[in-house]
Amino acid sequence: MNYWLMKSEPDAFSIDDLKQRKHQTEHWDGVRNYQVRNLLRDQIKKGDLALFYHSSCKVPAAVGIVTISSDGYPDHTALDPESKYFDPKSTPEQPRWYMVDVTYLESFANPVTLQAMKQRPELLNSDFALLKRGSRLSIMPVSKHQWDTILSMATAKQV
DNA sequence: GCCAACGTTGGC
DNA sequence: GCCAACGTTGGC
Repeated sequence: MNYWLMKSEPDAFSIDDLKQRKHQTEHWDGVRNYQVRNLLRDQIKKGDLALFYHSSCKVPAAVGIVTISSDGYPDHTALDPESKYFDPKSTPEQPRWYMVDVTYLESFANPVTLQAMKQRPELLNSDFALLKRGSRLSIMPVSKHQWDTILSMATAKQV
């Protein structure tokens, strides 16, 4: 079982949007980056957990947890000419893009801001992809230790 | 809105 | 296969 971090722009899809669809699976589709595609296809598995992270917003932060509720499977939006994610180079026989399903698990009482993470040496010095310069992947791995650290920050009393 | 750090595209 | 031009991401 592995841990991940998934970015979403809250203006487009926030943790509250997800929360309202509690117990329903959401398709995490539209990924059009090969590195992330490989994660979706090969490494992210049903039962894994992921931090839900708000990016491109006023206070970038990990705001909750989602459960990965399916293994990776072909992203059908790539085959749909009506979709904004349509990719003519993807075919049913040779799907180019993959997706997973996620379900809402919880929202953090105290969102863990990017700024707060940067102040934690055990995150800063642990090869955490989110804190690496120029890291723009929309999904990235989180180690068990990084995961535990972030969760402890999410539940700790704010100072 | 700016801009650094990428990834992608396409001419050669 | 190289690389310049262009597009995108995302923090600030």
